[in-house]
Amino acid sequence: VPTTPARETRRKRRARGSISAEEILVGAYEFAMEESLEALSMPRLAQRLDVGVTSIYWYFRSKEDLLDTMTERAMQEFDRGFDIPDGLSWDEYLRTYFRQFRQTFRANGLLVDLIVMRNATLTPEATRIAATRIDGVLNVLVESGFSPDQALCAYGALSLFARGSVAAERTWIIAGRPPQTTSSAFGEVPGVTVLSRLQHPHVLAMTSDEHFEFGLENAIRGLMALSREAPVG
Amino acid sequence: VPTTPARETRRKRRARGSISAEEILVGAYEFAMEESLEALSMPRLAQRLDVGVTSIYWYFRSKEDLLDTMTERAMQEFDRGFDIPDGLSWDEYLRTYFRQFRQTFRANGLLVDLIVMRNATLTPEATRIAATRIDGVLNVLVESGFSPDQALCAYGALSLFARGSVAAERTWIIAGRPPQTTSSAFGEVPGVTVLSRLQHPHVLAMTSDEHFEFGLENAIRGLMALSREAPVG
DNA sequence: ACCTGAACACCGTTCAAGT
DNA sequence: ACCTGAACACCGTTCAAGT
Repeated sequence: VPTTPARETRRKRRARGSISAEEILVGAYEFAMEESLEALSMPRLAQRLDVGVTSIYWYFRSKEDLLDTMTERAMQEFDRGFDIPDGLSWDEYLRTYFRQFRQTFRANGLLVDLIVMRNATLTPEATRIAATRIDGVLNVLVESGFSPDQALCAYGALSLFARGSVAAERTWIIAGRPPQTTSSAFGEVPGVTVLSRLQHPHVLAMTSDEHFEFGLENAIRGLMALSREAPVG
Repeated sequence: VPTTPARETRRKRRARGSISAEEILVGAYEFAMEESLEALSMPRLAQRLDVGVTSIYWYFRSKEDLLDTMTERAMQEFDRGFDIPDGLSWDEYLRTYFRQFRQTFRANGLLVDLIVMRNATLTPEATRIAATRIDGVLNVLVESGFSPDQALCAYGALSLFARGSVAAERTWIIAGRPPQTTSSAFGEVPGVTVLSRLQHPHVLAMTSDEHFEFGLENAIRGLMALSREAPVG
């Protein structure tokens, strides 16, 4: 039996209580921020934390469980991305809210990966945070004369649009390819009549500021027309 | 050396030319249709095709390459989901188009997985199909007086909304959990004022027919108002 | 030219210990 | 009660053959 360590020195066994769920969670979150969510694996996380791989399973039943908890943290961070002044009209409120919605996601891809792209089970706490935030938006709309059901439908339409925009953009970023434009992609397609007559090239994913602002403004214009049809209290 | 096969009989070696890229592609597509895209792995596919795993790599450089080709096939199938009558006004055209857009995806989850959810590199052929279809929609809008750039922005807004709706719904289906409603999820959240006053429970993901129709109709209403602002040629 | 198994470097997770 | 390595059943992919 050789006394000299044959390979690299083995990590010392850690003391009881020297790891915590919080420490693992923070480590996982930081890892995903620095590298990517895709790169996050249980062995790599254990290595970073200087812990045996299996120790993580004492605190989290599965990787999915860990990701769900990370999503809760992401939801808290996302929520902090909003700062909306008082006294805005409902349409200005919606503009501000959904611009911040998009900007917060764009500034932190991990939030998109966890909140938008993943099949997440929201924890009760994550649900509470989202519900409270959404309810705030609905309140503004209801005070302006929309019914609660109309307000939720309006929120849903804008939210799905904004999430779709953010997810599509993220998809291109993850793929790591240069963003294709209408001119580069459609320039060669025969039979195309309109796509070749654009004033300027458009990002193919239709996730540019111009496209986002158009979709946002258009939805708000639709809501204005709706509130005129069924006049406000 | 034992002559009796120790374990199960080994598959006979296949003849040269007895596999083709097309056969692999069809096998992979059928596998994903029957099981799921998630369940599709190279070993499982090889087993189904009765081929050595590595043989697949003669025809496809990587799994990603195979998936890209599957996406092209999915795009063809998606394209066949459209059947739009002549002579519709632009707003009726958009309603019909995006309802069929959503319905085709809803009827075949694999199309969502490949076209919407995946970070796909569209093959030139897939790009051609999509460009031709989109150009058809843009033509209708341009003939009704929208500028090419407006038309593309309008298409983008509706497309991102519809894709967002379809993706969100798919997420719940894949997760295999019962669709949560506003009443089940938000009933217990303190401080919520509007969400508790809805006329009826809403699907939490906001992907119901009611929500989709609201978003679609609202966007079209917005476009109508826009065409009134900058009057049609 | 085409098909193949063995092998490699990874996963997530379980289990039977160690302390 | 908490931490651990060995082991298992999977991946996608490469390589050096076979025919």
